[in-house]
Amino acid sequence: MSSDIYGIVDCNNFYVSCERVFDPTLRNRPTAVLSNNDGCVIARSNELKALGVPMGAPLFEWKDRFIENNVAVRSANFTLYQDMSERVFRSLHEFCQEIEIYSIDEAFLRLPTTSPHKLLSKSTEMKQTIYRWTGIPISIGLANTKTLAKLANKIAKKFIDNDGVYQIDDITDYRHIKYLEHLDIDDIWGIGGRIARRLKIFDIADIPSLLQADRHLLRQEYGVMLERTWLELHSIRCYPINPHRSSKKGILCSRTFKKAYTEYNQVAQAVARFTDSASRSLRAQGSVTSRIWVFLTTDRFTPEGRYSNSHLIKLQTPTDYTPILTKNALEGLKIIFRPGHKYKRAGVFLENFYNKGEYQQNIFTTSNPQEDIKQTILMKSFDKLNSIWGKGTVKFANQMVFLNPIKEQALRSPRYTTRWEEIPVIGN
DNA sequence: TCTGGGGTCCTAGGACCC
DNA sequence: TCTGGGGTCCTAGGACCC
Repeated sequence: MSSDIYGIVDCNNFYVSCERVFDPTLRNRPTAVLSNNDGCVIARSNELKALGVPMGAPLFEWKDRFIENNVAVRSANFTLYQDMSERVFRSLHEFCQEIEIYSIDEAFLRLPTTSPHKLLSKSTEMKQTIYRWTGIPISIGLANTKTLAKLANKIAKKFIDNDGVYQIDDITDYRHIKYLEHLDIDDIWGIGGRIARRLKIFDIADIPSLLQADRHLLRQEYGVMLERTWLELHSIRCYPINPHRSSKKGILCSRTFKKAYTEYNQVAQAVARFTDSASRSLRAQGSVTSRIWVFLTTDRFTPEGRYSNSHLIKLQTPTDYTPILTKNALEGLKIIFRPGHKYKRAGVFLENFYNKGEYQQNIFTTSNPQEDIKQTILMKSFDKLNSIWGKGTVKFANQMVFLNPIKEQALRSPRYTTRWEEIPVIGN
């Protein structure tokens, strides 16, 4: 028996909950948060889920039902969500030092083992405090492994009699059965639709039969990942908690365009903007990159005239300098851009990172240290101005004239917490 | 008319080396 | 009919996650 226990904290319907903090009229009302261009639903309140609206539902297909049911609709406001996320995690640190941030709305915790009763009351206290401090409701799952904790969290969220906190000590314990019966095999973390379908071939169609399945068969037929899932379900740890958030290994920036672009210049401006945004994230984590992918594609829902392509540019000397990255990205775009197509989406993906200043100098390139320093200083001031005065205060010329805005966000809520001019006003 | 945007890890196969 | 064998690195693609 180990001397610690794993927990996962999951913010309930996170984006919707963020909207509700600043707009109480949304409470108890079915609410949807939309993707870029207000295209489809990316977050749903419980009331909206009860109406049968699936994740990713296109708005145009559901418009009538939304009106019938008085559904509130908001454009995504990622600046607000990111800030709220940081508030939740900062608050969690008051309870637990070892936190692994897993996504914008989830974190794993390592907690000392105490009596089961104490652990549950402590967790309930944590849940209530987070709500009081941030306005965000959370659910907590507790277990010996990450996979079991995720499953416990699902039970905490789905079955209200648990009040948002649930612990699985031993999954074969009879007390859990009434919940496991109502969960599907792909409710397990690590098992998606494809594996779930393939498992049925072996008559493994529910969680109890997966638990009884032969571990070696799973390994042989489905690979090491499913074997690990099986082990984790049997309380054997395969995935430790890692509080030191490692930096990203790849950075992607891409958008679907509201209207299709046909001209090279239109797509080029978008690609320049994506490169700018991706290189900003790159600098924020202190990395330089040596591989730039550019890709573009026509409408994936239109069968005729379909075209998509990508191109990889390898840099001899890794860099985080936006002008160099942009220049290369645009050269790549030139190679794959074909006139006569209607482009609906493009993007830039950076990978193969090194820590800035640590990468091996390529002996064949004539690197100029003074030039490097100049570029670094320029990028620093550039990032600083944009973070103080708002994104887009300083731009590069190639993304200056933007004919059609990439984003259409008619229904975005104010950035209450990060922009002074959008702070909420109470009374007068 | 209208359909998201990010990430992770594993594996199989090819190129290349000795 | 026969066509070494083992190792490493790289890449593309698949599966999963939120």
